[in-house]
Amino acid sequence: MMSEVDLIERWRSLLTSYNRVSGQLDRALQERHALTRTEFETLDRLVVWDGDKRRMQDLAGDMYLSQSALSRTVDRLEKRGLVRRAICEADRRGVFVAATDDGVRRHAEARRTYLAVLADHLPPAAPRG
Amino acid sequence: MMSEVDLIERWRSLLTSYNRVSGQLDRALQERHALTRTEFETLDRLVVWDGDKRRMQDLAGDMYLSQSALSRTVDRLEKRGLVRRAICEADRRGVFVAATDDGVRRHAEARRTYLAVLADHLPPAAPRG
DNA sequence: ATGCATCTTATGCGTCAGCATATAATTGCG
DNA sequence: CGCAATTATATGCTGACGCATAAGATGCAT
Repeated sequence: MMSEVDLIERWRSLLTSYNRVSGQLDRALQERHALTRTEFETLDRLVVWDGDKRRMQDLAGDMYLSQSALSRTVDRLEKRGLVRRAICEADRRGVFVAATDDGVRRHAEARRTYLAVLADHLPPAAPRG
Repeated sequence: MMSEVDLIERWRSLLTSYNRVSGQLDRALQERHALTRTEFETLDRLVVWDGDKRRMQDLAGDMYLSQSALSRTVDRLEKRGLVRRAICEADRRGVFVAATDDGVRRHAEARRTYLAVLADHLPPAAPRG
């Protein structure tokens, strides 16, 4: 059993790590690549993904983002030409999303920043999610 | 030295923990007490604080919140009568903030929820911030 | 005492998030 | 077949955030 103080200390510690790392990531990605963290993470999943396109639904699946927020994130990426939407012909309710060549390039650049920030600011021990 | 995969795994793990716990906290505090997490945390610092009042500045010091966001959080708490602002006579630029009796009560109730959520959802191992 | 840099809090503005709902397509059941 | 329920995405709305800046108070230098 865990004492209240213990609980709070652990939570504070988690908060501290999260805020430090996420803050640094947000700033670095924004300043150097004009991307929000959400935009980068979306791009990342698209680029890392085997096939070249994924349905919104599948994307949303492993992101911590509401469906509506993902939809708007893809809007923003599409407007800047980093991503392309295409109707899924098999099920016309669905929408495929794929990174464009430009998107792939931007992702590769930003990924270096992302990893560098993690290397600099992520504490060595992490919780077992 | 840490491999890229390692870094990303650790970060994902931190993200997972943070999102799970903060999401549960947000929902529980909102549904059961009509408080945002930020509002609770602000109230918490005011109540736990030795004296009965603190300057905005000191409050902001140990919160992960911009100065403007804190100012507006105090606005909201004040509007609901959970907190009181008072000009600091010694330095009239400063503003004291103190929890009202009502604020103290609301905090005590919400704190039980807060701790219960932590006990249920905080993973046992936490990073060394 | 006056003016200027500094400090503290508040506020205008733009962005992104989530919830609820609208819209469009599909499925299933009579 | 036709209609209701379901699924996938988009959108209206509201809330909270951060940045830049305004407004008010202080203090130091001359």
